[in-house]
Amino acid sequence: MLNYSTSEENHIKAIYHLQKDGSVTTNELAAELKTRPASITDMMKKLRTKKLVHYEAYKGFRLTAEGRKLALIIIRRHRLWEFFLAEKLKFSWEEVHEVAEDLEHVSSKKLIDKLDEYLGFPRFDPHGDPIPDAQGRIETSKQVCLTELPPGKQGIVCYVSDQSSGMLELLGHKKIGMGTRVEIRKRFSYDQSMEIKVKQQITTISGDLARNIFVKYDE
Amino acid sequence: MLNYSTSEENHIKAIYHLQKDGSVTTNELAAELKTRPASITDMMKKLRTKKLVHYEAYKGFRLTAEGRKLALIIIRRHRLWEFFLAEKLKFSWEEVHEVAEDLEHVSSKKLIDKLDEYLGFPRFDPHGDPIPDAQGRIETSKQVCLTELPPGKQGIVCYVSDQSSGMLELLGHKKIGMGTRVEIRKRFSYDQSMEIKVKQQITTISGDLARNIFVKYDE
DNA sequence: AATTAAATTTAGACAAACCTAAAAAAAATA
DNA sequence: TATTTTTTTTAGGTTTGTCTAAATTTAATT
Ligand SMILES: [Mn+2]
Ligand SMILES: [Mn+2]
Ligand SMILES: [Mn+2]
Ligand SMILES: [Mn+2]
Repeated sequence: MLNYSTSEENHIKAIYHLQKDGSVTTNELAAELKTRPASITDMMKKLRTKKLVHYEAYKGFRLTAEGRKLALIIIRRHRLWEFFLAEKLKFSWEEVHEVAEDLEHVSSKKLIDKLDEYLGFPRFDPHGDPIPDAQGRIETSKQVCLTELPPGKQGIVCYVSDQSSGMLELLGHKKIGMGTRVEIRKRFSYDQSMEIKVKQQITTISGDLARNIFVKYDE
Repeated sequence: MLNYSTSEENHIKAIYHLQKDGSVTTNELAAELKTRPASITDMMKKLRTKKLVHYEAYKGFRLTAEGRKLALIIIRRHRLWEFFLAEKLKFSWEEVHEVAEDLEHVSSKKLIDKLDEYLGFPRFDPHGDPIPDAQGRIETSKQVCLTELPPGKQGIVCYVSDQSSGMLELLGHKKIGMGTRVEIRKRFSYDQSMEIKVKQQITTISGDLARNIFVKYDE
């Protein structure tokens, strides 16, 4: 019912990641997958007959609704395994991707749904990317530490790792809480402190504080 | 350094399981892997050039030392995943094998060693089969049917061949499970029933039950 | 608009892993 | 031992997924 080869899955996933809007080109996809353009053309013809991509010669390609569904299944597997590797097996966040590249192709739905449950239905992988749920729904935002919020982007505070009373006092004073919108105005590399805009006002926060605040933002 | 295809790995593992002693035949292996004899011949030629099997035309094949080492690595992966699926994800005994058939081919050594550690270095998989350690050492301790456990010897339950719900109910009632210590006190040849000591208590079990329980013991 | 450059597709090939059918070798039986 | 049966190998094919080199289409530049 849902049996695609590793290569087909890798192609589908790569198209998903490349197609922000508009369509993906042969060269782009070949570069992404480290294959040759001719191989991409061959694969696109196959995926077209399987109704996973829209494709006309010389006109690039995009996923069909079904192709997108498949992409989200693969991304769900990938990110759940990454979470498992980081959280349970204590891999560092740089190491998880490579191993998840293989694990993502083990296709048992039951395995993935049970893994999801075992992990407590995590919403973001170790890189802050959202994990699609069992129905293929995915959040549009990415979760990162405030220190990595691109300056100028609106972030929404969604997690604070240190919840000591000292931290809470400081957060209260800065008027920062769950759901608060923040935006980085200026960062100082000397001590990682930064000026941020909170509720129409500019405040300065230390690197120590920033490192404990996590925000969601749309890319 | 250690990069074999899924098909090569499946062949090596199957030979390991079939070669109790003496060598494995083409038809045996074809039956085991559900392929055709001609395909086996092709693969044996390839594995011979890779120095994983000893093979001469018409004379069957056995693993080389290196082939055996590889087999144990694959079996280690397989059984650790089975343990993970049963223990952590709450898969039932019958379900784990199929999924582990795929997971066993993900070849990161670090993944497997960290998984092993995370699981607490389990020594047996959910079917009672021993799990090779990171050095490829595998438990040699004999596994016999309870009917063959020498009276007076301590046995440890490690495998139950019938996993029907009726059997599970009976085992639960007798307080017998994986790892339970048992000792035969008296055997009745008339109906093969026996009195055994379980958790400081004497119980009687039927021959039908005893024949489905396997134990390991030190000689 | 004509020419050049870049992107894409086609043509033809190859390795991996399987297959069927026929030939050859080994084993069993008369 | 001669004959028959079984097992194994060889010969030749197919599918999947990749490649290179050449042809074609599209895009960019004079
Ligand atoms: Mn992949
Ligand atoms: Mn990730
Ligand atoms: Mn397998
Ligand atoms: Mn097992």
